[in-house]
Amino acid sequence: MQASPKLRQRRADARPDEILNAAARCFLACGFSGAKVEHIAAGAGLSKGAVYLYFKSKEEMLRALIERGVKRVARTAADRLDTDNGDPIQALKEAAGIFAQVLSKPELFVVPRIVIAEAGNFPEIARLYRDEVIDVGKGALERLIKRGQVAGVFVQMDPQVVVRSLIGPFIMQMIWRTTFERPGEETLDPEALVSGHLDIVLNGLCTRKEHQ
Amino acid sequence: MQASPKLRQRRADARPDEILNAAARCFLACGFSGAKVEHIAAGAGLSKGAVYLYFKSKEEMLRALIERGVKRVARTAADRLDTDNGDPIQALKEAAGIFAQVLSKPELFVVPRIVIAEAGNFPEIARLYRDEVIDVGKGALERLIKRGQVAGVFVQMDPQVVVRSLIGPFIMQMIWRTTFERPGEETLDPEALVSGHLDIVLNGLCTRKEHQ
Amino acid sequence: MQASPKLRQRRADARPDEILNAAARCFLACGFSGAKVEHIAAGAGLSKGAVYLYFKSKEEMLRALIERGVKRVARTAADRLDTDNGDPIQALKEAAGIFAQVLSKPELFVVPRIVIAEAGNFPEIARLYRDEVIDVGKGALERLIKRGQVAGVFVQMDPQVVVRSLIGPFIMQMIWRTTFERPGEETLDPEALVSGHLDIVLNGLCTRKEHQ
Amino acid sequence: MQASPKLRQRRADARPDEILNAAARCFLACGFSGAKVEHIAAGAGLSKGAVYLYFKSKEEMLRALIERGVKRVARTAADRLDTDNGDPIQALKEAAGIFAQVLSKPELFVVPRIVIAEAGNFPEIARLYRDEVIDVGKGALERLIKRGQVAGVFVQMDPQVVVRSLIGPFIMQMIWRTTFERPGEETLDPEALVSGHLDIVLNGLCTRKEHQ
DNA sequence: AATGAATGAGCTTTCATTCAT
DNA sequence: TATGAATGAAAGCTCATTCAT
Repeated sequence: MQASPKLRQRRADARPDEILNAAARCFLACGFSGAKVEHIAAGAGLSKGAVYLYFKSKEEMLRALIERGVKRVARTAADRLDTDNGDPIQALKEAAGIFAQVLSKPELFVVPRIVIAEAGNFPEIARLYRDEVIDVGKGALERLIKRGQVAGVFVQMDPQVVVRSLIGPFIMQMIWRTTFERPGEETLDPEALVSGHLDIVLNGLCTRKEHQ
Repeated sequence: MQASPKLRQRRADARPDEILNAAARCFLACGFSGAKVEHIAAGAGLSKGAVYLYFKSKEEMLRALIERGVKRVARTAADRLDTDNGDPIQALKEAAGIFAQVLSKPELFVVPRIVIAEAGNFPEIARLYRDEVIDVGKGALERLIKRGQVAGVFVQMDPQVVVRSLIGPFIMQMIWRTTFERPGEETLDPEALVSGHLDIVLNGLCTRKEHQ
Repeated sequence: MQASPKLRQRRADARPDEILNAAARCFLACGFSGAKVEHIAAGAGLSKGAVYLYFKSKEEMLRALIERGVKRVARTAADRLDTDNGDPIQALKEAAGIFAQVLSKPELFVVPRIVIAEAGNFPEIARLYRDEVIDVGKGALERLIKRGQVAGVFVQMDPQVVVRSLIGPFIMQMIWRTTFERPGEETLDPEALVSGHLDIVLNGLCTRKEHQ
Repeated sequence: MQASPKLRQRRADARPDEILNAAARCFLACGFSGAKVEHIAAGAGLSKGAVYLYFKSKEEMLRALIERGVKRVARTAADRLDTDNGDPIQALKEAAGIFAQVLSKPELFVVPRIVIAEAGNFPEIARLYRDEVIDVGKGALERLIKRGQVAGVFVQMDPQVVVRSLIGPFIMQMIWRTTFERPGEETLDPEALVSGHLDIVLNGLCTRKEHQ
């Protein structure tokens, strides 16, 4: 009478992930305190009570969600940057390509968005995210920039500033899309943004160079 | 013989602003739903009940807070950009100067931060902020860029992309400071960030030009 | 500079009564717990705080209101019934005349209405009202009826029942007007009600008598 | 194997009614605003929160309570009056019998009592009750009386007055019992009241007839 | 593994009451 | 005498969490 124990098993194994997906949607839409467990449960196709078979508390869901996001992103990106020891400009373009990919998958915005919104309430989460994601990526970028400066390819300037010049626009675009863009509104093409921005950063906005 | 009613009056007149200041601190720290009215009241040196003499509800406080922030910023900045019809590059530097000012006053980050965090829960607030602040500033910047392009001073590129290249790093810095920067940590000098970023955007990061 | 101490004095003396009038309106409209002191104060043309110069608490207002109502009604009516030692039928008509008067002054409904509505919350008030008003009037009526029965003018029947038959319709009319009658609706003429009811009670509704 | 879900279910199904019963007791004792939800919940053997699983708000409970009362009473009584097309006097006795039944079940007083006490605060409830209960019953009685008058069995008189003469005493008795009667005090027998009153109304209080 | 009825701590909000002026 | 800003206890309501089934 039991259709298939294996199917059941597979479903059960997938449950935590399904719940986290639903939680991500809710946290994104309503913030952590604004999100109701009942809503999350419904989003995962479960009853409220069942959620607690998989997570000890709502806060635990948030933590797990961030951790999952962290693991998915951090290392891979950093590796791609660091292992590339060739032309700094090529490496920069490579890095930009990663951003272009991220920007075209709105579901990836969710975790950083939540981290940003809830940093005040959950400092450890902000800390975790900074340590595991931001500092890793930022560090890799800064090293890349320094390499370019040493090689005389990049102008001399505080790498911290350069990092912001480089990725600030991508962060802004993420916030734009999750916060201000309206339902029907046309989205700026990620490829166009990334390549356009890279062009500006590398060559400058001005047609004639040498401004003070 | 009546000397103090005026003092009382003056305090009473100041109350709404004091409450909004306290509310701003709380919303920033805990988000809207996470902030407790009692906390806000204490921050304003009042009892819980007194807050309700000035604002009908917590939501009303949020709305008033945003509106106050909107009024303070929007038009003035836009005016300064539009009235300057001279050299686009000079105008850009002028605009950057405004950002440098904003970035050096962390209390000005509060409203945009809250808008970003609560956009999901209060769409009207996000809409108001976009209409009154963002679109105004963004529009002025886009017009400036087009002027520069028509004059042949700026390279041809979608102004929407250029705007992101220009101000994205400043947005990022705001988020950095309110979300990830740690208490003791040294803050990137706003002047340095603005002038450095402007230099990159205008002249490019590369020492030799003409990249594909 | 003081226009007239006497006028001031006169106003001050009238204050408690004005407040009670306002309280009566509010209690009638919203019930005791539903009525707000601020509302009562406004109705009396005073500030919330000033009310407390005249009454120690809201409950005190209710008590004073009932007491005032009690004093105004009780004895006078009873006296008129008891002093009339002549024809019981004439006495009954006399008593009915009092009810006709009361029914034509809706402001007199207020106190009994409030007593009825708040009896559960303030048993002592219900007790006071019963002792001072109802039992006095009821007692007088019962004595009158017994006199008529002894004299062979009235049929033999439990005087408690007769009292209800006599005044129930008037009570009902009071409730009807304060509870169910709609703003524009035409009011049943008190005179017609009283004389019609009296006619029925004295002579019967049937054209042919002697029903089992 | 599943024996108890049904028991659970049965309890859950009964809950709304249990809560309304408890609410009726509380509203009767303390009035609507005076009644505390926690009290109602305790009266129904539940926690505060559980009540809100069944009713959206305290006001909703009041509304449901009235509606339940309305449905229980209205039509049935009216039907009994209207379907009886025989002797008007018999019909009147029939109607009186219904009142005798109602008067002997104090739990039936609750709804009208609450309606009377809260009419000021909830006009729609008073309207509903009048439309669905009072006007229905009153209309049936008035038709009955007119039939009697046309048949020459009843004296000519405004039916509105006659209705008050007929049922006023019963209303008064309801108010007496819920408001003024003291705990130990002996209650007037409903049968005696109804039959006595009917006797008076039909035949008159006087031994000799023909009073002006 | 899953349900959903039930709990109760905790929040927002109201309002009688006080008090400095 | 009068004001009205301020208080704080108490109430309605929500929702994360538990538990019997």
